[in-house]
Amino acid sequence: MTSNAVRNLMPEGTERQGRGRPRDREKNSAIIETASELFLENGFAGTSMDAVAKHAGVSKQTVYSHFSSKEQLFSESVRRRIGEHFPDETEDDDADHSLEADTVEICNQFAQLLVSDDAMSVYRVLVAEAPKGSELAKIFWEAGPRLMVEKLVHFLARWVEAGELEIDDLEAAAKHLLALLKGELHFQLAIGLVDTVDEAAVRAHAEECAIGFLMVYRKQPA
Amino acid sequence: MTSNAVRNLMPEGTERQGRGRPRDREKNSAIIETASELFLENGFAGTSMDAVAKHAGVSKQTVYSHFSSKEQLFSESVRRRIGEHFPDETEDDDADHSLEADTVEICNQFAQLLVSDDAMSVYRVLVAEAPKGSELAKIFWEAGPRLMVEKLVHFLARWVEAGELEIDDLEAAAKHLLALLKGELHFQLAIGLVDTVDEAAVRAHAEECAIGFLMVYRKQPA
DNA sequence: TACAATAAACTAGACTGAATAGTCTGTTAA
DNA sequence: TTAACAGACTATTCAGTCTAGTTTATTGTA
Repeated sequence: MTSNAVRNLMPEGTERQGRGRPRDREKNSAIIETASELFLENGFAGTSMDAVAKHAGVSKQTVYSHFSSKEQLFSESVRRRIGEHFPDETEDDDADHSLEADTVEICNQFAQLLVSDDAMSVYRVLVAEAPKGSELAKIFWEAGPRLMVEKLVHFLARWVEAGELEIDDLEAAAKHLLALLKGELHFQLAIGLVDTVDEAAVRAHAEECAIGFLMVYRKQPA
Repeated sequence: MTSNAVRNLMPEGTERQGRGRPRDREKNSAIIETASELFLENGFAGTSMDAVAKHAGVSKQTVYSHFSSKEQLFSESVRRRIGEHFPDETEDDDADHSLEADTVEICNQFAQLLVSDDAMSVYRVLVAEAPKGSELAKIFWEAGPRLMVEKLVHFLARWVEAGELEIDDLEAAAKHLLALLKGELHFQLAIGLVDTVDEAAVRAHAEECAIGFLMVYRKQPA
């Protein structure tokens, strides 16, 4: 928290080239990338600034010249990880086959994402840091669960319009489906009761959820 | 990890009274109780042995004479908390009214338990310590979720026998219901996005889940 | 029953050693 | 000539140990 607190954060394009030697972008990347790996693997307390510097192949002072504190580095790192990894894993949903096939497909995509190593790592770190009440929780929520709900709502709306589904509260239905998809596996992974995800098993679970979901919301032919 | 590692753990009845002054049971309780509070509030890393000793009104050496290491104290503390708090919050389920009323009731009880301060604290601590891979995760699982599933299965089985529900896989149904009950609130609490639970809101959510569940599994009069 | 002798738990606090967040000092690149 | 850089340095926190003196029990003996 010294005088250099002001000029941190390297926000991509907005680089006002000052007088002296410019900051090394590659080192900045190396630091933030290393940091995010270490933070997600070992948590905030379990990651030392020395370790970050060492693994990034950079001196500690350099780390502090790019990021004013451990907190800030943590925040930036996790924020970037969140932004990078969640956005559009589900791009290929333009080819619509049948309601069933599509539902199973989107369920599987979401289920795999929910229990992916990255998502679980971020989740674990955020849970551990929850007492601190950082703003990361909100960022994660918006970029993760919130976004998934929206996509799901969008998906469901299409089939409602097509007259194949009958749903009055789209958002509630989407949230229920997501809750089902998490199932017990997410919980078990979170507390470390299991640490491997069997992709096929997740797929099977997703299918089960999809079928169940459709049984409830599929429009009955009168 | 010195010579005193052998004779730790005060396992209730099995107290072989040695020669000298016996360990003070009250101090043992004070330590473990204080420790569990601090650990659940501030996490493992956030709790120092000095703090435990101070808050328990006991010298540090005494702490180490009762528990050989911080890890052991942590383990014992959380283990006790788990054992104390989950067992039979749901005792009054002998008065059976109607399927609907009973289902709503048990859903509400479980939903309130799932998001209770205690359950969330234990969950958060376990998630934070998940990388260490302690055996606590298993204990928690058995005493918490596992037990809830069993109780729910038992509950459902009664109504299946009574011919009011139609379920082929009781356990799967129970797990689905639990997943629904957690909903998004559990997640939000875990990452600290929200920190207060509105009991009435939880109840409303539980009712919604119960109704939805019954819509799926209630036996249709042919 | 009374009374040492003894052994171990207790207190208070100093201490060790390790880890670690953050800073200072001088050097070098742009 | 400015600011990034490397690495030594500082200060703090903390798990666990040690010491020295005190208290409370058991046990052997009178």
